[in-house]
Amino acid sequence: MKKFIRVMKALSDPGRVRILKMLEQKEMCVCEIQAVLNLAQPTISKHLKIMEDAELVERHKDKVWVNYSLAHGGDCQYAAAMLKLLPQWFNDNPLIIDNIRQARDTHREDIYREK
Amino acid sequence: MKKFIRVMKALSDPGRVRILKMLEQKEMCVCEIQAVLNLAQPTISKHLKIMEDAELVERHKDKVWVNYSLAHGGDCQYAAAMLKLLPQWFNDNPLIIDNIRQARDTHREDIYREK
DNA sequence: AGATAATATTGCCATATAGTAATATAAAAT
DNA sequence: ATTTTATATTACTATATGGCAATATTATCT
Repeated sequence: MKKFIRVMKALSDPGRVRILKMLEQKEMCVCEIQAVLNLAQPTISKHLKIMEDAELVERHKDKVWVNYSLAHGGDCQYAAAMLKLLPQWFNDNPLIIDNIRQARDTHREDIYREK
Repeated sequence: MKKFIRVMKALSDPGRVRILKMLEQKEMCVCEIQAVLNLAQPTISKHLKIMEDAELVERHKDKVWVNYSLAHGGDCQYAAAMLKLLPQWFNDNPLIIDNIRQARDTHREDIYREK
């Protein structure tokens, strides 16, 4: 039951759902996600930790970057079930559409140069 | 998105999940649910309101009683999807098994006489 | 009408959550 | 070695949530 509650809580925040929808398209590092969501960096890190603990998301370190992608190891049936449902949802939501577009156009190499 | 968040939040509490699992067996009134969960009556009413707002549960007044049952009107696709998944889950959870058994043995006519 | 029974609402408290700024950590580049 | 870059952690604040006691509401029964 605890695992289920953890998954439900992880999915109870719009920012986290937006992250998951972006990760459906491609894996992303923290700074890329931050660039799209427009939240402070620690906020993004915290969201990602919550989703990692819920086994919705996986961490992959690559040099300086930490790439996050959707989890697919079926370790948690609840997370797996939700990750299967999510691709059918929110695809006509303007904010999600826009976020996904921005995610496509956002590349880590460009982020800090802009400043 | 708001509706989805509402459903996820509604499912983020163990007490509410326990109620849903009992309602899989039979519809129940507030006092019956209270007798099983052992929480104060206003707490049960509040939980039920949260789930009704999430379209997980339906209210049916019957004289003095208010019976609650699982929602099935496909008004909310998120609630419908979760209600489809839940019957597969927690069926080997001792607390849930016990709650369901108690729910079967609990009848509204007996509740207030016991006092 | 008045009393009783079942549920809902209100007001309050303790804890949880989402957000931030400041700081710490880890890895790469100079 | 020092600096820079990307991320994580800490400390804090404001709001949300879950619980209860007290009260209000609604419906039934005398």
